[in-house]
Formats: sequence, structure tokens, C-alpha cells
Amino acid sequence: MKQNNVPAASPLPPQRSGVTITDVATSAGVSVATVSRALSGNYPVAAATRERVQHAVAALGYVANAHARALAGATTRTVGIIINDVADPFFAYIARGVERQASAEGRLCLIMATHGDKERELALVDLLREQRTDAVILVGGASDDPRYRKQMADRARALDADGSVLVLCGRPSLGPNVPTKTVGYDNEGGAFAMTDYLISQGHRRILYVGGPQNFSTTAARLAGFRRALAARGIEHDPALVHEGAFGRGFGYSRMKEILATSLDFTAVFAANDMVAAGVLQALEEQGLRVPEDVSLVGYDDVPLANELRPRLTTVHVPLEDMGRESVRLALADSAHDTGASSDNTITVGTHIVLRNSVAPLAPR
Amino acid sequence: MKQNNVPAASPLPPQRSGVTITDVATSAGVSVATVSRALSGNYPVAAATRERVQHAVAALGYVANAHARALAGATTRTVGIIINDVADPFFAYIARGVERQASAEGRLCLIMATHGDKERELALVDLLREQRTDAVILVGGASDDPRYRKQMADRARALDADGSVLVLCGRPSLGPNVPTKTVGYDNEGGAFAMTDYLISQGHRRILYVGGPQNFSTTAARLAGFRRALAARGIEHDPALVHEGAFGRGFGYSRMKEILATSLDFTAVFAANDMVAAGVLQALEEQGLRVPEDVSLVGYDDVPLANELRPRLTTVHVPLEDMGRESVRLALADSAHDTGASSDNTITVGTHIVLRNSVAPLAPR
DNA sequence: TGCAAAATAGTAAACGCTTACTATGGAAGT
DNA sequence: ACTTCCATAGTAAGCGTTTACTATTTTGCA
Repeated sequence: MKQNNVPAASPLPPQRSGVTITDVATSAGVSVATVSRALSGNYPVAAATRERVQHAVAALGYVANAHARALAGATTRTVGIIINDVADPFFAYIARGVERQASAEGRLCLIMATHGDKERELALVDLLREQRTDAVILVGGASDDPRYRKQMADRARALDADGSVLVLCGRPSLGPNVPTKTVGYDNEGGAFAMTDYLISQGHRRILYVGGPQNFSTTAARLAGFRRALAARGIEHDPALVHEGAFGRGFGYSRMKEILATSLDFTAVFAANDMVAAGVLQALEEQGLRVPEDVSLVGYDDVPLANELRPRLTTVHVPLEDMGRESVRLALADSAHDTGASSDNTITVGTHIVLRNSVAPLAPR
Repeated sequence: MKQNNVPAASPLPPQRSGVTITDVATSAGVSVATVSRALSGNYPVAAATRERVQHAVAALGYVANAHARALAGATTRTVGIIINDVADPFFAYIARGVERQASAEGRLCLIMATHGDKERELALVDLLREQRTDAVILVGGASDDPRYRKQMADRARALDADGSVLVLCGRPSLGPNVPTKTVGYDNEGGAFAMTDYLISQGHRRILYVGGPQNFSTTAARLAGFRRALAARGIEHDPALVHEGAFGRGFGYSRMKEILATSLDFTAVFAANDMVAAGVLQALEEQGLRVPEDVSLVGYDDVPLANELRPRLTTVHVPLEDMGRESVRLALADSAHDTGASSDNTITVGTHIVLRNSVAPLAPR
């Protein structure tokens, strides 16, 4: 079907044929400069000329070569975003915000996934650096490995030197002298509020399940959890915290294991909603009712939370907004650096949303 | 914090400083050609020289400019993917497959969202054309508007002429003479199988809810639905099919409306799992039990299906595989065009997965 | 009626890399 | 010891745009 009647020539090399601006210029009978100007519209071109150019463009199906443009011009009109996994709702919603805002600001969006591998993350930042994106947005918690931090800091500096910017979305600063922008949310505060709510419902022995170890997000949530306990004068039992991972699978399997022991608890604080879904299944399979027998809460408030039965009480995090703010902040014209530093940090709020997975502790 | 002690110079122009290959060459005391070769490794370079180059690269934090490389070389090592919405699991899982396979084949992934706007979709294809991506993957069902089809066909040809390729993932062909590749799944067959299953359970009056009108996916699913009915000699009642949209919101609101009428049905076939979730909520609010009072099935088998209660019986579609296959197919070396056309179409299978949302119809 | 100032259009120099060609030096062959 | 070859390295010509400059018309006004 792709055959025309030309006698099959020798196997063509992968010819990147492509209509160029020169073709358009020739076809319209003007110079390439004029074509460029007629298209970008940043320089006066006579109406008649512009029209001829547009006709030629349409006739030839010309579209500019973004790479040539990026090379000659100053900006690539592209932002890069690095997330763990495209299909994980936590990241997907942030990515949606990024994509929407980028698109609203006329930018394309280069997306890459680390699959939780921090070495890969470093490599991806370099890949994005090669692309000369206007910004690179790093999403989600980070490892607290010092070597890794140093390497990332180096990249932040390189990006800055290139006129780009590294924005940390939902992840802690790389240090006071590292040129980055940050949009964060109150992880510790959300965990505090949720824990306090559980306590107010009479719970004292609260199991904390999930979140990778040595990970900023886990650390912050756990800190809020512990602070709330301390604030109410409740002794902290290390046997009740079970770090591990953020997935549904981890929630399920770890809860199964715990259920096989005789650990005593009346509520479970899952490190995020996915973990909560796994925990819920384990509880369900054990014949334990939520919230009658055990209360359960999550974190993030992804749509899934509202589909679970019982509907999950959780901490709402404005994921999409975070994505939007990240690109807004990244693209904010920090050119007029009026000494008074334009704010390089945005913090969005979290709040708990009460649904049906928590019940007051009945006196036993 | 980004302040250093240098007396604030006059407002620097947005200088895209950047270490270039020339800097590396100078620093290593070799020519740029040698640096290029040492890095790409496609031409012999003395070990000692290569080492000096690598030192210089590391010392300067050099990364190649992908745009210059794309301009000079032949490929951009980038694939583009156009989806409806980054956060919709149907698309997110396909996107995950695309991202993973692209990354496995050393490609970057440019992702864009249409928000269901077909004009925007056309514009996005052009944007990707500007980027000279090695392939552009169009995901999900398509409008059957002829004008739109023609425009898309033009773009497919342009892409083909540029040495790129348009791949249709889960969407019908643009016509016999349009150069595209396709990875599809058996929409009609899945719907047929599911409907037949419902019938085998005794259901005769099955409500079909969801799916945009004049949309390829809707048409195919509905076709399978009707064919199954016909095969069993069941009269088709037009009052039972309610097209509209693919979202949870549509499923919920339309089901509410239907429940307010006296329409008679014993099972609901939701156009996809999201719609099913909405339908389920409406049913639940009405005090109807699933599957005791009404059976419910969905389509796609996104993870949500397994979180609903009852767990949703649905049609499994290997979304991630489809994404993977799309890039595999797109990047397959169709250079050795041995007359015998290498296959430009892949079709993945679907199958129904039985869970708990369907019950045999009890004789009333 | 002239002449300066707009308004337009053209020329050509980057932008940072890849790669065909060309050059150089020593190893190998006789 | 003198060619003939390799193995390396360098030169320079693009790749398709943008944009400072420069050149040519027009237009506006005295």
C-alpha cells in the first residue's frame, strides 16, 4: 500500500526527508528569514507576504523542526518530570497537574519513570539535562543517602548554570546552598492530625504500616505520628511500626504476617492509601471488620480511597495542584531578581477527610 | 540563598551558558571530532585519549546537547504518546507500557494529553511532528467524524514521509492507504463474551451504560453486546442502551436517572470499569444489592475493579502490553522491507475475569 | 520636491553536534 | 630500508532555525 509506481529503487537509506523552511521560502518566493518571521510573528511582515508564506506552509505540510529551533533560539519550551511510576495514582495525579500547567504555558512535557531506583533517577536527570528542558521536576520522596544527595546537588547546580532549574515536588531541600525550587506539603502535620484524630477516638495502640525505610516521606509521616502520640502522653511501642514499602502488595503481605502474631492493636495507620487497600484486604480475609473490629486510615486521598468499602478516612494531599504549582514556580520569571528573593518555595496544605473506616474504640 | 558574594552584575540576559563539546575538546586537548567519537564509541579512539576526554567530561559536568545531536544525527531517540488523560488508569497503564518499552529501547518519552478534544489531538500530533519523534503513538478510541479522519490521515502520511510512524493503539485503522501501524484488542469479542456470560446466568434485560457516542470503542463494545443478544435470540430493546461518556461521574448520574424511571433490567453492562464504579455507587445509594438484586460488569480490568465491593467481574485488557507492543512495533526495523510486508498490526487478546458482581438470575 | 524615518525584506553568522574526508605516524611486510 | 597499511586524529561541511545587521522601499512632512 505504501508502494507508488516508481520502480523499486535500491533500499533507501533512512532518509529524513522532511520539508524545511527553505522549501517554504522557495515555494513562497521569499527568504527563509521572512518565513521564520512570518511564522513566529515577532517581527513585522507585510500582510500579503505573510499570507503567501502561510499558503506555502499549508501546501507543503510544513512544521518547524523543534531541534533546530531549540539550537538557534534560547528555549526548548519543554519541561521534564521524573516520577516513580506512571500508573501509580499518587504520581499520576501530580503528573496530570504538571502536564496541564505545562500545556497551559505552552510547554511540552517529557516524562520519565525511575521505578524507585535512585541511580536511575540521577541518570534521568542527566538525560533531561541533555534535552535542555526549561525545568526538571523531581517528584516524590527521596532517599536520605548522603552520596546520592551530593550527586543530586551537583546536578541542581549544573541545571542552574544552564539556565534551567530543578524543582523538588514533595521532597526535602538538598541543602541551603543548592539552587532549587520546592513545592512541598505538610507531611508531618497531616500525620500528626490523623494520629491525633485516631487518639481522640479512643485508640491507643495504633499500628503504623508501610513506607520505605530511609525515605523522606516515611520519615516525615512517622515523625508526625510519633509527635501526636507524645503530645497525648502515649508510650511509643516500636513493635507497632512496620516500615517497608508504599505498595498495595506490601500492605497486604505485612498485615498478613502481623495478623499471624499476637500483636495487640485497635487501629492501623497505613503509610498511604495503596498500603491501606492491601491492609484492608488482609483484615477482610481474616474476618476482621473495619471499622467495627479495627479502624483503618490512609494517606494521600487518591480516588481509590473513596471506592474502598468502608470508604477510607485519609489525609488529603492536593496532588494535582502540586504538579501545577511546580511548573508555575519553575517557569516564574525570576529574572527580575530584586534582591528581595522571589519565593522559591511553595507549601500546600493537607487536611484529613473523614469517611467510614474509623470507629470510636468501644470499651472492651 | 541563591545569593553568592559577587557584586550583583547588571541583569544577565537569560544566558544559556552550558558547557559545550568545544569546551571539552579544549580541556582534553583534542578536537571536537575526537570528543564526539570518544563519547559515542562508534569509531576507534586510543584508550589514553578516551580517558582524557572522559576526565574532561566529568570535570566539566558536560552532557551533550540533545537538540544539536538530533539536528546533526538522524534520530531523536524519542517517542511521543498522546492520551486522553494522564490520571485515567486506562491510559496510565498503557502509558506505563510505552514508557517502559521506550526506556528499554533507549528512547525518551514525550507525553501529551488531549482531554478528549479531537481538535487538540490533531494539534498535538503536529507538535510531536515538530519534535521529530521516532514515532507517535495515538492511544484510545477515536471519533468517527470523517473530516477528522481525513486530517489525521494527512498527518500519518506526513509522519511517514518524515521517516517517522503513526501508531494507533486501541483505535481503528484510518483506511487502507494510510501508512500507520496498529496495535488493537478485541473490543467486540470481549463485549460479546461478557454479554454471553450474563445471558448464560439467566439475564435477559441487560442495561448498557456509558461510552461516548460516535466513538470507535463504544461502537465496538456495543456491537459485541448486540451480537451476543442476537445470537441467543434475545430481542434488542433500544431503551436499554445509554451511551454518554466513559467517566465514573457519568455512570453515577445516568444510573441515578435510570433508577428514577421504571425501566426493567436485571443486569448492567458498564462500558468500562470507571462507569461501573459510578453505577455501583448509584445502585448502592438506592439500596440495591450487587449482585443479589442486580448484576454488574465492567470493561478493562483496571486495578480498581478488584477493589470494588463486590469485586467487579469485567473484561481484561492487557493495557501495559499494548503500550509495550506499540513502541516495539513502531521501532521495529521495517527497513528490510522484503516485499512480504512485515506485519504492521498486532492484536492482543481479551478475556473475561469472573469475580463477585454477577449472580445467576433467580426466577422471580 | 526632498529627505529622514519607518516599514519590510534579505544576508549571513551563529547554535552544538556528527561524519565524510583528509592527514599523520608508526607497524608490518619483503 | 622502503613501501603499504592501519590506527588515530583533525578539518570542515552540513543539519534547520533564529536574529543581528544591512539594504531597499515606502511614507510622512516640511
